[in-house]
Amino acid sequence: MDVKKIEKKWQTIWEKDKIANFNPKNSDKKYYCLEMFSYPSGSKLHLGHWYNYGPTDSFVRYKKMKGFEVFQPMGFDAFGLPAENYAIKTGIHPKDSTLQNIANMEQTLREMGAMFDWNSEIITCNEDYYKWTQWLFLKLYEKGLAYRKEAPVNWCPDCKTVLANEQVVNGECERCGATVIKKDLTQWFFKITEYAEELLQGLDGLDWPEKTKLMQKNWIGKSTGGEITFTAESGDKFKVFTTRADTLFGVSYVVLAPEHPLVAKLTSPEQKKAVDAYVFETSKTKEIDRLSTAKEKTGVYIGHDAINPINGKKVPIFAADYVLYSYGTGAVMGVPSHDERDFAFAKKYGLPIQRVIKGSSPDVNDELPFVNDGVLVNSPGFDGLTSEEARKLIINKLVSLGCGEHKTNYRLRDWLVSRQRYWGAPIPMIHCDKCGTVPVPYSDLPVKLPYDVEFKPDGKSPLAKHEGFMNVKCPVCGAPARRDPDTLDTFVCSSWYFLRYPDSKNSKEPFNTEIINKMLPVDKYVGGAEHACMHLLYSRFVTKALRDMGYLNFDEPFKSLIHQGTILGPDGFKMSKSKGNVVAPDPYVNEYGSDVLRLYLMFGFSYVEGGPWSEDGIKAIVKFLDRIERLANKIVALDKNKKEQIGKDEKDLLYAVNYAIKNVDRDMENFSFNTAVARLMELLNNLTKYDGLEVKNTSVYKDSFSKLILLLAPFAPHFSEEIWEMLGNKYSIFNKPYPVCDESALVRDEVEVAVQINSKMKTKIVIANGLNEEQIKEILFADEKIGKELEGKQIKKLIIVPKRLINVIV
RNA sequence: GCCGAAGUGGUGAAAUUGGCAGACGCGCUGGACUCAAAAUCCAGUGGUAGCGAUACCGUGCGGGUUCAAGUCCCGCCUUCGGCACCA
Repeated sequence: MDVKKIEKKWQTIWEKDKIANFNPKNSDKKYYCLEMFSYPSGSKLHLGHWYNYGPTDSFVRYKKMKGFEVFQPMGFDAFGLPAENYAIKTGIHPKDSTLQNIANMEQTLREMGAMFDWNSEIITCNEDYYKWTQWLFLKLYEKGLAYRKEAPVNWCPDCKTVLANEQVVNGECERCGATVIKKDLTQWFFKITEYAEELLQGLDGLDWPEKTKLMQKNWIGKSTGGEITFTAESGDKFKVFTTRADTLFGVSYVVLAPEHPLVAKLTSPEQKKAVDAYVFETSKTKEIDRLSTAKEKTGVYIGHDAINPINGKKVPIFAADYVLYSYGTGAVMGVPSHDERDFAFAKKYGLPIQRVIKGSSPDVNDELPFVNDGVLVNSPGFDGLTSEEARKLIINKLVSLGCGEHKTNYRLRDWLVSRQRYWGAPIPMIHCDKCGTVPVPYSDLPVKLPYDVEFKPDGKSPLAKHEGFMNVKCPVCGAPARRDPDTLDTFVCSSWYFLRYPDSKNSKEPFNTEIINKMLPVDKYVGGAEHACMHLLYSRFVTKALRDMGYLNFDEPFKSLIHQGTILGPDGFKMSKSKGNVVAPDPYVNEYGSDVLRLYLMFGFSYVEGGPWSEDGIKAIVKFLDRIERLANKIVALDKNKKEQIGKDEKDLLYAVNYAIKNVDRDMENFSFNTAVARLMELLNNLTKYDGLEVKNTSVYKDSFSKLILLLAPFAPHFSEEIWEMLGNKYSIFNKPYPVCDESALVRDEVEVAVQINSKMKTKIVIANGLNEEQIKEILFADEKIGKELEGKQIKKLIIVPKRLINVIV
């Protein structure tokens, strides 16, 4: 078979026939299958794209044959840092390189032979898309879900530029090697925390991998406790969050994050030098390192004390980097007796350690630091209470004193969406001296990203230097004003793209509510596990926010989710240009065709695991398809029916056919493609066996073979379409219904079961279905081997697992 | 460090969720066809011992629960994903 020719042939026919296009008339049978769209980082598809899109397309074709009206769109997440870096290096404009890459990738995606509905294509860097990304920003702003506050960024003092975490290598700027520091900038945030509780609760109802739900749950990080107000000697008040209010009497110090404004305010003149130095050191430290429990905790006394509201005791205030200003209140209380970290800190700085909890029973080892719940001691008014009771009562007491409240805290932070970069959607806001921060009127959208900018980093972001872009009239008062020079995080673009696909040409609104309420949620979302916490959480947030504004009526964007694994380099490491272990799909496509590569990816790996690339076995796929083709040729040339009846051979064949149908069907639903292909190979083996018979029931044989081709069609679409035609059938195999399992063909009168004696495998016997215990016993004693073993022994227990195993305990 | 996974023959991987470990392939060995090779077909293939029936061992390591553990529990080791400005 001339693979190249038939691929071309069927791709042309499919395209002409618009087989991949969604027909809105059938939207009651819709199946929206979405693969995470790609970043156009290079001009060619890499194996990862193939692995994501190939098998999923097979799944989609399977769904189509199952009678669904399938919607499988494709697009490009086209804004982002790499294109801008590339521009700085080469001088090629991000727009030019990105659009070129997209054109090339579209071409190779088409050659893959997947059923993408190109009518609905989205490119996020095009005006007709980012106009609506900006619309989304304005809507969130209107709803009070977008706001500005100061936040630290990575700052290279030499390049005078903001760096992405990726651009900071070992605390140094990747370009010039200068030590990177943290610097505060006013930034835009989305208030995702307002939805923390719903984002947490909503996880329960989702058909997602458990591990992904767990990761999101931990990311949201709900903890219940209280906020307690401490008063500094100066009179300044600050709050600490704690889940262990029961240990409040054991506080021997409090800690403020070094960035906390009170640190600068309260530090005594004697301590100023030490504190300033500490704060500066902290600005160079990465957050991950600050939070590391292995790193020795450091801190510095600021020369000022605070009052514990429960007992009026004076405790020293420290600045320490293990407290993050962005989490909780940016301040914690230190209870060395009942927290490991505080214990180590107190030892180091010679702070008092007083027990306030003891083990609830004498046999509990409650050596300090004792971090479990217990019974209160040394806590006047609360002694003898359990930790659980005390947490409630102590906070109640503080509430009555006006210096505490019950509080639920989330680790989840608000989403920082502004970027000091060029290649992104401009933030549609205007800063006016008189009117303050003013949104761009909807009628003025899109705020167009200018083409003619200077990329070279020189202390100002490219848009801030572009006077034509920056200068604008205030929409409120008409006075000269300045545009916001920042662009949106590309995660904003990808947080709503699935809403645009079903109505991608709409020029009046981002999407039509009626349409997307019909088309969503996405029935199956397929993409990498690396998005577990961020992209998937942001999309859920945006969906819920738009729901609350009345733009849609569903709560969750992705009903069901699958993560494909990663194909690693042959050396077992992640493919990367620098490691030189990148495997390109093109040579395989050229040599064997796209069906073979797709089928190999589906057969050779466990879909959710992935693994190191190896081409051993790709020839096996070629062989598999060749065997089918040879058999097809034989079948086409078959004589008339020589045999009418259904004998044992036919029964066996029909069993094999229906066994395959049943299992392939189930495996497809579970994205268990490798086992599905294995079942197809088994069926082929059975057909080959039948083919070897002298006398064949031709109609049973032909029919069985047709079923194999129907089952194979989603896996090898071009090949199967061609064989289907060879067999004299009408185009297209994908408009044929998927084979249905005939359960009656699977009923067998006898089953083989394993026999164990005292849990040791002894033998296998074939017995009739549905025997009772006595009948089985009889058979066991009658069996030559087992009977001998059981002779003279007493059966204590007989364990029967139907159709599987018999275990005799003697 | 924290959060989340994974570890099974020479090799890619299966195992109906506690019930015959290794389905289906690759590779290898032997055979058929051939002057020969390729291709194709047939048979075998976890390890050790044995001519053999068979016996013992075997799912990263060490314990445990159970009639029964790759699967559940406890403790380790190794590798991978994420950690909020890569997407």
